Order: sequence, then structure tokens, then C-alpha cells
Amino acid sequence: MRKAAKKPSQIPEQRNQGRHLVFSHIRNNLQMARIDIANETGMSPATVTAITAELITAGLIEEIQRSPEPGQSKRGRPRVDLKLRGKAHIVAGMKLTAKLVTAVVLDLEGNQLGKAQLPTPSSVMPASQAVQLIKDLVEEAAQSAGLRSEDLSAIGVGIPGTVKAETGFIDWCPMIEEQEFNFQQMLNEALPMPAFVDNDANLVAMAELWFGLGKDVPDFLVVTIEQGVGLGIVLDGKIYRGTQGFGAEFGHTKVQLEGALCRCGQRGCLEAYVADYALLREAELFVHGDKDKNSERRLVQLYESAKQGDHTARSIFDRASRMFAMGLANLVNLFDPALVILSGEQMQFDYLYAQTVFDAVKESSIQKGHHSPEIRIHKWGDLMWAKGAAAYALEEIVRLSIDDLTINTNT
Amino acid sequence: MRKAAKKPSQIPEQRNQGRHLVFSHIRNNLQMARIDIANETGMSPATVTAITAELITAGLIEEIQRSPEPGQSKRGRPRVDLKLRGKAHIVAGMKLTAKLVTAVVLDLEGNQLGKAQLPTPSSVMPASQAVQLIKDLVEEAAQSAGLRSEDLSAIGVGIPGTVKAETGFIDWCPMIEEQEFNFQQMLNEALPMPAFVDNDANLVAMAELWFGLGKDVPDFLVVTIEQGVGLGIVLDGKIYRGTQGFGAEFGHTKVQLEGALCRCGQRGCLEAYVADYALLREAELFVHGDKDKNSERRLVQLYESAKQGDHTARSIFDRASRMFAMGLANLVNLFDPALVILSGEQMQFDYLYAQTVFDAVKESSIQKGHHSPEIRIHKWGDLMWAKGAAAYALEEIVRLSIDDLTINTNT
DNA sequence: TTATTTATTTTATTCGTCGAATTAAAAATG
DNA sequence: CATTTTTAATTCGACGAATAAAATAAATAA
Repeated sequence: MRKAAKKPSQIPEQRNQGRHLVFSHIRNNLQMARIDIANETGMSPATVTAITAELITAGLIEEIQRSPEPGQSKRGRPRVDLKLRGKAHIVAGMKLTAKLVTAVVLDLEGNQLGKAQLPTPSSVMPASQAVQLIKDLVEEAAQSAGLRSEDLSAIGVGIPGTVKAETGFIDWCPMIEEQEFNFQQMLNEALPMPAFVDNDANLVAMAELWFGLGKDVPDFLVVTIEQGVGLGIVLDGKIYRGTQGFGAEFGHTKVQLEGALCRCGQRGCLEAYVADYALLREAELFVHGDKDKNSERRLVQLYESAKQGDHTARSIFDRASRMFAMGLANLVNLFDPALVILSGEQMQFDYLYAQTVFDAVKESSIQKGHHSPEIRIHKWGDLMWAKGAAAYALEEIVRLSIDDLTINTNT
Repeated sequence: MRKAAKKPSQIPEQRNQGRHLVFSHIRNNLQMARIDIANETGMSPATVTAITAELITAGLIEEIQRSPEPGQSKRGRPRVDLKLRGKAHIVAGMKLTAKLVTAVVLDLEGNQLGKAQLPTPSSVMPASQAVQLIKDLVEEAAQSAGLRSEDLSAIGVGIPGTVKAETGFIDWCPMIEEQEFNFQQMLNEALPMPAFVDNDANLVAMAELWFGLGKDVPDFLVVTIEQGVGLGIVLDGKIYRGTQGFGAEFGHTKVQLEGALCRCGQRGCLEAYVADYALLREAELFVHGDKDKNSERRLVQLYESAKQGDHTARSIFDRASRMFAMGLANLVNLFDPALVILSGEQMQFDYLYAQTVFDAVKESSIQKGHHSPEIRIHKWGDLMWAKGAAAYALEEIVRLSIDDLTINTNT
């Protein structure tokens, strides 16, 4: 018994697949003509006409006049491009961290219509307070876009911890007091629009998939370095979440037996070597004189020292980058991805994104008859995570819209 | 452009999917009635009748009388079970190693009809010689089953190295002199039946998927310890091969920065701590007196010493098992699988399969709100790898048979 | 023997895709 | 400027596949 039995019959399912296929092709290419959709998907032009007509009626896509080709002018009936209709859905995406909650408002085309930020009242809070916080933030974000929160079709929420994305059930979240509860359900009850909750590590992958470097690549990995080390896995165009919605704990893969203590309580985690707190912990032992109270500034100072050739500071970053390279190499050896994206906001600590790291990764991968995957660095604005959450909301709400289409057409 | 355009139209494709679905359900359950297939797949009974009729006509499945239920006798028309028809396809599977080539003959039901073994003439040989070797072995295996090689529908071949399974193209193989050539094509030209070539690490996973513990689990990992350390990844019921057909190099993930030298030339590979040669290498430094020429016996001696409490011998195995646990924990953290199967033939060195290892894995995985995956040990006979190769051949030949059905029905 | 129950098959209908023919909208031609 | 050519998009009829509903089959219970 490979999969649970499906209730709905198979016939409308076929059409539904077609609709999703057409939609995702238009989304990925930003705009394209029906004939190109037919060619790329292998469907007949007749079918494409039928499906696009449905999607236009539903308001999900619209026609635009193709800007005249700069190249040779061609004869024949000009192709009419289709593109997503931004106004079809406007969503908010937000990311919760211990210090700050950030939200962004996007339309279906990916245009940023507004944003908002609030300080997190306390590093741990009851779920009800988190719901209220999100509610306030949605309101503020909507206002910044000149909208009311009722105008939003959905919201996406990214949190640290263990989340079963299909249901929005939280097993455990460092920011919330409760454990094992359905956060998504709570949000749905408190908010006027549907909410979708996912682990924040997956959000950057989602952002890359919708708006970034992963648009044309079906299999890639996204590694982020923030406070911790995150990993998003995209296989066959979909986020891989593991069987418990808990895969991709890259930051806690072990790179050293009985190694440095990690904040998760274990030893030898990659994070315990490359995360901010790991670097500062080492620096404490050597830095004398006045210490800046602000940990972020202390880190910048450490980095400056290293760049100016301070031996101790240098060795701290050296070890971190070697460990990071080792972890990356392990990923490459296990997944054999087409592309690895190093994605982050604060790319100031570029020692982790240096050529020496890439070289080390390449050397640590099996080489015989094998090309190293492309490793690309992608600097994002500070709203990246929130955008990923918004992308997740868009994906889900579009899925619902298209599925609804099936039901309504059949009545 | 997510996927290359497909030429064949979509209509027969739908039916083909249905056929594969029905077939795999029967295969997984060994035998089941039409009504159960309908319930589990969500298809209507009418469709199941149509598809099973096709498959019966094609000779791939057959009806059997259901053995009367031991429980309460039920009223109504009795269900008629369907099962695979063993005689539909008989295949050989074989595994090539530096010392021995092993073959097994299976029918579609998984019955073992024969087997054969030959010593490998030399540890490295030209491809043409490998082809001849396989040809001889197929002949011998067929004879042992009372068949001629012409009676075989296909053969599956597992080799170490880098193989692109879709085409059977070998990038590099430690046993063969040539590099970057299409081995499958060579075999097809030399043999009367189609051949399918894959990396041997995937074969055990295939064996588990068809005949073993993975039958009911769509996502699992298979770890093998032989000379090296192998990993097969099964996601969504399919072998995951990475973008270059080169994923799952678990043995060469790094567990120690600048660590022990591996035979691959790199340092710190897991294999360099747990493989046979790694253990012997350490033992050399301490064992005095007469050395047994046979490395396998030396290893057994070392193991005996450890069991009898020899401190040095013990520490060698200790470190190996700790490293192994670390590598396993990394897998669990990255993939979050439902099941990890430790599968092997020679399970004599059970220090790697000990409870302490499992405990260490559990402790090295993030635990909050999260269950450790089941870790199961599966001892197979010595033909396991060859059976996996046969399973691969069966899978491919069945796929061809079913796809042919589409074409022939439409004429 | 008849009624009941359950599995399977048959039949009529519906849905979806496709090929072919048609229409649409442009440039090239004369 | 009308006509031809070219390419895109749409329409239409046919066909394949899945389904619901009805019919049939094969057993047990009464």
C-alpha cells in the first residue's frame, strides 16, 4: 500500500494537472505565448487554449501585448503572451525570529507592495501571543501597502523549529511555550485569511524557487547562514521535507567527533563552528580590554582584526571556513545536486563564501568522471525570508484556486 | 522550462500510469483481489477490471484461487486474487567485484531459479573482457536454472563506480580500464537479451524495495558495509540518483577534518575509519609475530582479540563504530527518513550494528518533538547484491512490457 | 429453493485530449 | 490596395479512458 486511497475521481485530476503545468510554465517564464506553452509542455495547442481560457476566466492569468521583438520582424499572426495576474492574489509573508518579526506583502507576480517590522516582545511566548503578534503585523503590513488585511488572500508564516508543513502542526518551536499543537489552525481561527506555516529553513528555498536562482533548476540545495546554518532541499521542483517534516538539519550534522558544544546540547555540530555565537565564544578567550556589549559589533571587530592579519582572529575564521567547506562537501557527496545556492542577507562575513571554501568543497568531492556542482552566491535583501514565506502562501493559495476551479467547473 | 517536451500524446499515458499503479500494487501485496486494488488505488472497479484484463492478456499477471480465509466464512461472491506471473519474465542479476562475480536467476515473482559464481580474472580489465565475463556468467547461471541464456528476458549488472543508470553509461569504474563509455550498449550488442547497468550501491536498495523491508515504505535509506560503505536512497518509492547519477557517496562523506587517508586519496572519509582496510591498517601497527597472509582472516583475528578484551583491538573497533554512528546521524539529520536499513551479508562485525551505535545515532539527532527513525538490521544471503541487480532488471523489463502494451493496443 | 451478500463485468455516459479544419492577424507581394 | 503567405489561436468532431449504475456471477444464509 504505497499511498493512501484518494477519494476524488481521476478524470478531473488529469485536467487539474494540466492546469498546474500550464500555470507553472507561465510563472517560470514570466510571460509566454500559448504556442510556446504547447511546445514546452507537449500538450496540444487545443488543450492549451482550453486551459488558458479557464485560467483567464478565473482571473489567475491575463493576456499582454508582446513587446515587438527587437530582432527580425516576423510574419504571421503575432503571438499573444500570457502572464500572471498580480491582482489575483495578494499575500503577506512573515518570518518570526527571537528579536524581530518581519513581514512583506507581495502580489501574485512577485511585486513587493509593502512591508512591516515589529520587535519580538519576548524570546519565548505563549502561542496565543504569537498569534496576536502575527495579527498585528499583518495589519501593519497591509496598511503599508495601502490595503486592509481583508484584501489579503493568504499569509505564510515561517518559524524556527519543527513544523509539519502539510497541516501547520508545530512539534516544537524555540519561540513558543507550547509544544505539539496546530499553530496553523489557531491562525486560521484568528485571522480572516488562510494561513500556512512552515519551517523557516524551507522559506529561502521557496524564495529561490519562485523568484531566485532556482527558477530553472529542478534540483538544488540552498544553504543559509544566519544565526544558525540552514538548508533547504529542492528535489524535482518541490521542497523535500523528510518524513516528519524535519529534514535538512544541516546545522546539526556532525563535523567533529566529540567536538565543540552546540547550543542544541550536542557536540561537534557544524553550527558550533560557524555560527555567530561559536566565533564569539572563541574570540572571548583572546580579546582583552574593553568588550563591546553589542555582540554584532564585537563580531565585526573580530572580522576586521582578521582582515588586518591578526593571527588569532584569522585562525578562528579559518577553522570555521574549513568546517563549513567540509559540511558543504558532505552535502554535495550525498545529494549530487545540480546547483548549490549560498543565500543570505548579511554576506559581510565573506570568509564562508570565499573561493578557498569552494575549492575545498571541490577537492572533498569524489572527482572521477564527475563535475563539481555549480556553487552560486546569492545576496538577498533583508526581506528574503519573508518573501519566501509569501512565496509559500502564493503557492498554496494558487493550488487551492486551481483545485477549486475543478470543483466549480463540475457543478 | 522545467522538463523537456514530450513527444507522445497524453492520452495513452494516463492508461499507462494506471497499469503501472495496478501492477505495483499487486507486486507489493504479493496477491490481492480487484476490489482491493480499486479501494487502495482509488480507481473504480470498472477500470481495474479493464486494466487487469490487459495485464492478464499480456501474461504479466494471473488469477489464483484465494485460499479460504481461516477466520469467519463470509458470504457473497468470493474475491479472486491476482498475482504476478513468474514465468512472464526470467532475468539474471549479477554483481561484479574485484574478486568475484556473482549471478542469480530470478523469475518475476522473485523465485530464485539458479545462481553462479566465477572468480574475477584480474582486478582491472578492459571492458571487452568484462563483457565476456558477464556473458560466460549469464550462460552458467542460466544452465544452473535448467535454462538457456536465450530464455532470459533481461539482465541487470551492478558495478562499483559512477554509472548513469538511465543509459548505462560508465564514467568511471575501478574494475575497468576504460573510462567514459557506454557499457550497457556494449552488453546489448554482445548479449541476446537487454542489459541494464547500475551502480552497485543502488542495488541493495532495489532489493529491499522489491523483496525486503522497504516494500511498504516509500522513503528509506539502505546502508551497506562491505569493503566500502554504501548508501542507497529511496525517496517516494524510487531510487534517488542525483543529477549526475552520482549521489549517495556516503562512504566518502567527511567525518574528520584532515583525518585518516582514504583509498580515494582524500582525508577524513567515513570509509577510511570503518572499512576493512582501515581497520587492518591500524592493526598493523600493533600486531606482532606472524601475520596471516589472508587479510580476511587477519580481520577475524582482530575482531576476536577485541571480543576477548584486548585493549588495542577494542579501541580500533570503538573508534570505527563511533565514526559510523556519526555518519549515520548525519544521514538521519539530513534526510529524516522513516526507516534506515543496515543491510549486509557478512554481519560478523556486529560492532557496527550494535545498540551503542543506535543509541549514539539517536543522541546525535535533533530530538525535540521528533522521533528517531526506525533502524533495522537486515541480514541477507550472499546473493543479495545480485538479487538487487535482478530486481533492477525486472523493474526495467516490466516497464518496457507495460509501455509496449500501450503501443500495441493502439495499433 | 429463494433471498442475501459481495465481487466482478458490462453498459451508457462524461470528461479530456488531440488532429484537422477554420479563423485571426500580421507581413510580404504585386 | 487587394491578395497571398505565414504563423497563432480557436473550433469541431472523434476517440480514449474513467466512472456510475446496472447487470451478472458466485458464494452463503434462510
